[in-house]
Amino acid sequence: MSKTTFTNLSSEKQERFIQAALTEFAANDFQSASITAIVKELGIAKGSVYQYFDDKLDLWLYLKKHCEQVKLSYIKSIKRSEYSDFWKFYRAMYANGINFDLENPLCSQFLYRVGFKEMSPQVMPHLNTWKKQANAMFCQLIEAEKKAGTFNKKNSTDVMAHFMVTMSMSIAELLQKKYKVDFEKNIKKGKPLFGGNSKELMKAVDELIGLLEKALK
Amino acid sequence: MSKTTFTNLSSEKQERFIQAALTEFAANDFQSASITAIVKELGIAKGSVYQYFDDKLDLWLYLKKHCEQVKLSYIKSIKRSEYSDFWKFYRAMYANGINFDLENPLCSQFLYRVGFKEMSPQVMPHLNTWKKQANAMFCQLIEAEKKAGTFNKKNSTDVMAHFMVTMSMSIAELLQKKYKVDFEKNIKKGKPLFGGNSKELMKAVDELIGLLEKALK
Amino acid sequence: MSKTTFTNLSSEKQERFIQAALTEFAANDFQSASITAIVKELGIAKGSVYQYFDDKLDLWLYLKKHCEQVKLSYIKSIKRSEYSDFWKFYRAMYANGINFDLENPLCSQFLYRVGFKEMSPQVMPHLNTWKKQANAMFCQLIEAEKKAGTFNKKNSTDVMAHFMVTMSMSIAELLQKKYKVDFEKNIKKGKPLFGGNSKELMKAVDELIGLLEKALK
Amino acid sequence: MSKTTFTNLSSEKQERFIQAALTEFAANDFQSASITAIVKELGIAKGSVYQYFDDKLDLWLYLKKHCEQVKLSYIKSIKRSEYSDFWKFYRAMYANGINFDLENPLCSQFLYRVGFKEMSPQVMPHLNTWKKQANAMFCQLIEAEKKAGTFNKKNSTDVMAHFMVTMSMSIAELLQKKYKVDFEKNIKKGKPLFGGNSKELMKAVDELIGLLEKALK
DNA sequence: CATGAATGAGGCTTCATTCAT
DNA sequence: TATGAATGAAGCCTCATTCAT
Repeated sequence: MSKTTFTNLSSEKQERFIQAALTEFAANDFQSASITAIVKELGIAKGSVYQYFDDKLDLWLYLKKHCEQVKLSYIKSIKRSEYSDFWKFYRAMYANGINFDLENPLCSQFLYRVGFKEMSPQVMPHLNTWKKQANAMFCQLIEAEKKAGTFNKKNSTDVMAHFMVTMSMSIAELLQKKYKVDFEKNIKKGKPLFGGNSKELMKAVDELIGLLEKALK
Repeated sequence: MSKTTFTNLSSEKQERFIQAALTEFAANDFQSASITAIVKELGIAKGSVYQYFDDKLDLWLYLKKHCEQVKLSYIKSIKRSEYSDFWKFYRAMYANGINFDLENPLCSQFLYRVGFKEMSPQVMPHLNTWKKQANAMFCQLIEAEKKAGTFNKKNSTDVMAHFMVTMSMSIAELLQKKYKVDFEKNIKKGKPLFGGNSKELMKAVDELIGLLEKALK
Repeated sequence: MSKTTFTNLSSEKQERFIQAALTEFAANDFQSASITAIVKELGIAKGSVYQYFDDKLDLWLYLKKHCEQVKLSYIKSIKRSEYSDFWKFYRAMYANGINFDLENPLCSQFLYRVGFKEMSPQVMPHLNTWKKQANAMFCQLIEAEKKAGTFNKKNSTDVMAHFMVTMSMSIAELLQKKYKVDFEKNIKKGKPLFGGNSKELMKAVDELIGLLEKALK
Repeated sequence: MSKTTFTNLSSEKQERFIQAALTEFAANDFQSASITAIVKELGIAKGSVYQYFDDKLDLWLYLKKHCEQVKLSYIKSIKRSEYSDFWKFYRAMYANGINFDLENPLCSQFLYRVGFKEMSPQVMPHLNTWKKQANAMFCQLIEAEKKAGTFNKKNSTDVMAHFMVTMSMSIAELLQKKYKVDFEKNIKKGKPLFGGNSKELMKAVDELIGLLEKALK
């Protein structure tokens, strides 16, 4: 998970490297993403990559952890306890999530791919444990809301969790469809994923969450 | 979309070939799927593949069409007009769909990947038109149900369509999660994807559709 | 040099086959010319080619002999003895040669390639003997004209022979350059190589032969 | 046109590589020349070629430019202004050209093929512009000599240019014929193309130029 | 005489990874 | 710490040729 040689690098170098690597891994499968392309873009030596990371997988794991931390920094401030209504809390989470998307297009697209599209055999084991953890978190949340009466107790927790996870992860797809956003283009240009019309966007998300609410409570 | 040289083959040979190719394309991206692996598995010459198909993409398109036809053969008998209630119709569709999954694990897994996971640039154009068509079909359906009063008229059709498409395609994921089925293993062993406990499975699906129903009507 | 199976074919079939094969061999090197392309164009089975000819080289040799015979049929009527002046005779030869070019574009282009461009190792041995023979013929001719006083006796015969062979074979290139004719296009469309403006064309050839005359006599 | 990775190589390595590549490209068409053969001869990894050059065409273009520069180094010292008579100048050019042939058999043979034999579609665009330039240069030269009274004003410049280009490029063929030199064998043995009897050779060339002179002035 | 599926060697090219400098 | 040349396996695809029907 990255060698000390990478963390010893100046922040600028680290940042430049991460941006280039994310650009490649956001636009391609794990298998298809090319180390060669990254170093060509950066103009550094191929060997350097192997000074910073053990191998391609190690780099991928680092990027994943990095993006998760960035996203977490947007979300951790939202606390359930500060909202009377679960769905207000949920909407607040999403509002911040969309801010994250807008301000970190590459991270966003990378996580979208990792969470939703990636199936390369090399990374599947890591994804499975990751997804299990995410699912467990949602289950915990749902159990709590069931007790609080916010969620319907008749539905099984895991089905509901699946429901929520799937919908939340698919929001990117909805927006892409609804606003005809060309992710690939925006990624290559380094633009925000959703082009910046965040108000209309929040409205669509609101509607989707409204559907979730009706389904689950 | 396959040359006559392939359709002229004996049914057994065709079937054997399709199984091997599906095994590879169900377990890997378009990019990562390997023609070499297929011919090695089959014990035939590499050149033969190119007697049957123009190239890798042509083979992929053939497999896609083939699987769609197989799936269609399970579903086309279910007609909306024969059901008073939309949701009964929808459940019937899913029951048949799950039969398809159980009896054609490779087709099922391949279509799952194609519809939900694939992002390889070579196949994206084909997927985009395909997905647009699918979406249009759902929208038509929803509009009709809105008129019939089955669906809530306040929600926008496209958000609802997105909701339904996403959920329907993700059912495979639910089942995988719920029954801790290891798709990859089952595929390699040629076993049914869901291990065969179709009753429990239908129950989970029922519940999921129940949630959908509550959300949309 | 072709099996009886080919000569037993109906004239139409033979002709069709020859045209298709010439089209391919006129547009490509021996190595690059593709049997596959020929049978695809003709819509016949690949195996048939190997019923008619031993292999690719055998086919090539047949085409070469065929085209030579066609060209010969245009030229053999011109006899030195019927012309008082060698250069009138030479011009008459060329006039007929150009008729051959105009009426048999594929043969013409094929022979041009064979005589002037081809260097594939597989056919070089055959070309070398062929070229030696052609050279010998020219030498004989020149010796005769030297005796008759038409050619300068001070120049060595072989240098003069080389001079004539080279210039005669390069006429196609001159015309191509002068008239900006796109051979490749015309070949693919089956049009005459020089587009049909034979008068202007003869004028350029006249001038070239004029230069030859000044050089050699 | 070659990557820095090639120019960074030690001179010995570069030279060894160029020799091997020229040997292959001098003996074969662009299409038929085999990268595999080159690396097998050199005993290096196939991948190395693609570290040095973008692709086969890039390598070919590099070889072409390289050989042109080598040839130019033999010829650029000969200046028209230093000769009273055009034909003396022309002979001096050829004398140096033949030195180039003798001392750089591979370059010579490669350029001969490139300028006179090559018709592979991949390289034709590059050849066409190249040949147009060469022709333009000759035309310029001829116009100047026409004004100076050295060349016959009655003949059209382009026919004369064609005449000269053809003869100059075909000299290799004359020598091959006259001295029964087996180019292929000499190339493989790394011997000079014309076996070394340069005096006799210059005499033949002199004679050929004599013919040119008579024709054009 | 015709067919066309099967072959397998060979083509070019890409890529992650290593290692000596 | 950085470099980048070297590697070689693997990728897709083409092709002349064979052979059983």
